[in-house]
Amino acid sequence: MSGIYTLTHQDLNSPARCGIVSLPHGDVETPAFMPVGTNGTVKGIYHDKVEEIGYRLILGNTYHLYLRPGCEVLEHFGGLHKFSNWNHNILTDSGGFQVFSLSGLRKIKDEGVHFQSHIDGSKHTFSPEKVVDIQKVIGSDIAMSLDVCTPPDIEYRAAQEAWRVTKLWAERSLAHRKELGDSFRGNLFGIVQGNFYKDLRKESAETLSEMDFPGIAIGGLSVGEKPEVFNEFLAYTAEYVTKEKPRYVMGIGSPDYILEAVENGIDLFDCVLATRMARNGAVFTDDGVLTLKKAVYKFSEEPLDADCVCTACRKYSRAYMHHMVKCNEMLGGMLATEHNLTYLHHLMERTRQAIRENRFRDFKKEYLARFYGR
RNA sequence: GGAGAGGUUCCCGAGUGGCCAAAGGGGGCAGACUGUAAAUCUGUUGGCUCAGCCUUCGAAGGUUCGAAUCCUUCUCUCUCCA
Repeated sequence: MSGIYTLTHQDLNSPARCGIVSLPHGDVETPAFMPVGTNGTVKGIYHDKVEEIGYRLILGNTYHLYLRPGCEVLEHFGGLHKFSNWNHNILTDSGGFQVFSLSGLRKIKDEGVHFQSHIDGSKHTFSPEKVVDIQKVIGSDIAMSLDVCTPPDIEYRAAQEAWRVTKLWAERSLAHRKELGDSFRGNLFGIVQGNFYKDLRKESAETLSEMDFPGIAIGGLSVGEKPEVFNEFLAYTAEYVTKEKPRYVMGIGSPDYILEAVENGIDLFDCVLATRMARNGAVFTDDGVLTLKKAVYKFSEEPLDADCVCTACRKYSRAYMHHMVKCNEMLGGMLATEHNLTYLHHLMERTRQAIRENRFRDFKKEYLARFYGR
């Protein structure tokens, strides 16, 4: 059985690569950034616009969608694609990260995780099987297996235990996915853990690579560790993840982290950073991040980014964007969101071009030098 | 014309003798944000030669060891009555 990943070009000077991931709702060119739409909507932007920018794969979240609107509603409407009128691919996170970040009241056991809703405090249980079932109801094109995400600076034994449970759950997720057969078209990805311990990372990456997942995610990074640690563990882990399948680093979205991942042969990444920063009035440009609240933009007639084709850059000045952000006008956040998503999509296009021309490392170096004003 | 209420730091507003350079909002300035409990959160916001000093609570005077807080006069604003 052939996989869902097709390599189209391998950079001659680095592990960076271009490819195509074939999914139920169409092909996705990689390396690709995926916008996050936790509740079935990318915050602050129309689906039409996300599509128009060029995105063909966005995220949703099992935890959030399970709590609201709930499986009954999703089932009634025939899944999230139809419910939200998004006709391209959807990847859903398993809820493992929410269990980690909303850790208030939760208990992890081998059979699953018991947790309380952050909305109404109601008690729920996620088992690896149940999470796959929910993602089937959602209609995910890529479903993630339930995992145990851990923060930096935990002790070895705790990291080892988290990986043990993650592995157990990965096996059970996969077994359950097989039981569902063709009744579910989604591709189930496994998630590498192992915290910041190299032997655990290596074991986790190798173990998952050997399993029958169509794609592998690297989880547990960008959880508060220093950038040097991120870089080190990303490179180390990536080395042991199979190159036959799409490789996905979860939760990264700043240009430097994205390019670092690409350099290590990563194909997919998602992040809330671009959309959240936009709502908080900050935008990406090749010259670094612009914090639009700053008084220096009060009279600026320039667009956010002269080379950008987004609505804000075509039609408005930095001063007008500054004004809207200062007044907390919704349109400011929406336009900034469109800009940041346009910017990252374009960055990925440039990245793929550089790879095809075997000059990714030079591209990365020049890009970062300008971005950080060095 | 009569009666009453009130004027506080950029704004609103708390504060009725020392713990007050003065709560809390807002606004301003700055920072953070990385598998979204986020259109959120944090810091800062009189001046200086900065563990101290100076100026500030409508104005001027007074009481007191000490006043945004008490007294007197003035001034301005608002409400009600005629």
